[in-house]
Amino acid sequence: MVEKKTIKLDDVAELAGVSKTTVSRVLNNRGYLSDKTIKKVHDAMDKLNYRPNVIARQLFKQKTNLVALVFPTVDNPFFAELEAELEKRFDQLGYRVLMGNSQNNPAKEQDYLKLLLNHQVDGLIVGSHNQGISEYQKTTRPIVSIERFVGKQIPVVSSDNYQGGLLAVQRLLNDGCKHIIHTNYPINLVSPNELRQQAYEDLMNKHHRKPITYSVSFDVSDEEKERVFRKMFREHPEVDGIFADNDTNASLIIRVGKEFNRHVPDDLKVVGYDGANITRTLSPELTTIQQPIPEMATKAVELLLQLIEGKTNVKSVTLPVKMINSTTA
Amino acid sequence: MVEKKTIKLDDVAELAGVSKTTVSRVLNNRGYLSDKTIKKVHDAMDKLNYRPNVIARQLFKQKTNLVALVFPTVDNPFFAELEAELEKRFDQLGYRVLMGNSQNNPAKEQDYLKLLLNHQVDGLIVGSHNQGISEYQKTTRPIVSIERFVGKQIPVVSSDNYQGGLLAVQRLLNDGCKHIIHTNYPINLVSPNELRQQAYEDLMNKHHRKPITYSVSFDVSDEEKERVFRKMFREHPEVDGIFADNDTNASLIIRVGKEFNRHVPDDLKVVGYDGANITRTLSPELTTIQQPIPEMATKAVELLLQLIEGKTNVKSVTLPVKMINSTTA
DNA sequence: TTGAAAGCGCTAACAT
DNA sequence: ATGTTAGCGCTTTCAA
Repeated sequence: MVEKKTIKLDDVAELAGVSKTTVSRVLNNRGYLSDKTIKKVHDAMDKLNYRPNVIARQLFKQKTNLVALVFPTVDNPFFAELEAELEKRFDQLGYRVLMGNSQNNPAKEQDYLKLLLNHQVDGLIVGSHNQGISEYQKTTRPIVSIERFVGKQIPVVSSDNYQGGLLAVQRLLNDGCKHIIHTNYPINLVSPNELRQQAYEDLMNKHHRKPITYSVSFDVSDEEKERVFRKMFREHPEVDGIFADNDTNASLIIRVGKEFNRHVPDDLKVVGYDGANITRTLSPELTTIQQPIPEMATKAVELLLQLIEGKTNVKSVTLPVKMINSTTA
Repeated sequence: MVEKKTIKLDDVAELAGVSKTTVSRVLNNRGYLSDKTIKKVHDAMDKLNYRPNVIARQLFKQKTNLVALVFPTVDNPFFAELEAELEKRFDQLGYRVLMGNSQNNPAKEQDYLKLLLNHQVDGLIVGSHNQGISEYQKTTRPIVSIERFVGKQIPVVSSDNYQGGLLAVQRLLNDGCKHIIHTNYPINLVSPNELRQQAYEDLMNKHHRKPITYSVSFDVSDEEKERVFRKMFREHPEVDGIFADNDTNASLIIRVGKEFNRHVPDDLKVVGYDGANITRTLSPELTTIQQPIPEMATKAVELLLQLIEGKTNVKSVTLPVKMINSTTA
């Protein structure tokens, strides 16, 4: 194979008989250029099959037009849709997107934070479930978080979790459920998602019922989760309504319920949470609270861009949720 | 707020009372250094909170340690799992991963190819469904494709589609199905996936049955797809077995079947394809052919790294599939 | 064991 | 309308 030397501005300049600067100007459409020069330069570029070295440009500009998405894993309906929506919007704005699956591993999350601090990326969207990463508190670089409290100065985009909780529980109450159980992840995760539980408890208390919540970690296997749900059915055979904190769990609960001869919705009603694309395609029967994923993506991108552009005083936002009526409740 | 000047090698060198070279050596653990010097330099780095500029290093090395994943969308169980597995492996090897959702848009795919040619990424994993992008034929830069023929010199990692097709159809035949229909996407997509259809046709012909295939584009809405399936049930009310080309379609077919009062598996059997994580969690009842997604990821990463390291003669591989027995067939 | 100097490929003052 | 030059921050020969 022929050893190919990389073609640079200089080579184009030489062939076109102009200076590097002129070539750079043609490349960036900047400054005054005569048509003749422009043509000469373009011809030379074509002839040499010139390709600008973006890294060099990045070094000069101190900007990479790269952002990283730090979520537990993209292999989950909610995050998959969210990341796809984020990528779509960033792409339109000329940003490339790094996939940062943190696996809920603080070390990996810190790696991505380092990328930001090292100026390898211009910004970060984080939605991981780790906590206590102190660097978040210190940095003033652009970070937007989704459904998670990260640090005082970091804006959060979330959906209206309290309202979502109310909608879900009210639906079960309206369905006539007497014994409603909630599943959530361990509450120490410092997420606005706790508000769902708050709403559940408030509404239960208001109706003089005892709130019962089962904790299920996000990052364990389906089998592990099913084990918790079996325990739940054994400990509370009277349960007739479940408000699950996400659709995957709702789906697992329905399956485990079958083992206990519970038929949904006749003798068990289930309301899920998230309402992502994939879930609705694969489990259309699920009644659920839908988070406005596309709008959340739009907002997060908007806020991050403001931060990247140096704007201060960027505020958190909360977006409304929607009830999706189907047949499990 | 205080205007912070970025700390560079020079600053560290000055504070430590050594040269840039020495600091660089400490940073990279290269060459002979006295312990005293090393300590001095580290102290200075700590004091200044020095962070190396990776872009500058990339410019020098002409290597970004970045790869891009070009697939139609990550918002799909198969691609989500595949991309997550790829990211996990690349991360362990020190590569970062760009998410390239091509939306089956050739222009977007070309953009990512450009990233590669511009040396902004070191390699590409492609699994999009576009075709006729001539640049693929010309480049000698590192590209590995998954389940898709891209160009003569580009290695393909695929699962054994022919075997998968045989397994699926044989299962339906064993179940006693007399009128089996196959769904696939338009055949011009130059994918090894055509082999599934080939297997279907071969087996049908062998059993003296007429093969019937319905084409469903990958990148249309669920509603659009359901429309095709309704047409299928109307045109072929005798159908009693379906070999769907992916699990999402299988799921949609089962739903549409209900509209036609078809009860699965009693009077309609369905075998899907892919067997991704999410699908199995959300639609565990689906009998399907499972692609070895983690192994495909492992192999693709391995091949791409060989290419990045300059190895030639990197060969395509085919990996075995597996039948997942459940209740829809 | 350490340093000086050149250069990775590009951009932007500043000059003409 | 175009060119000269300095420099973005780092690594690496080469020399000492």
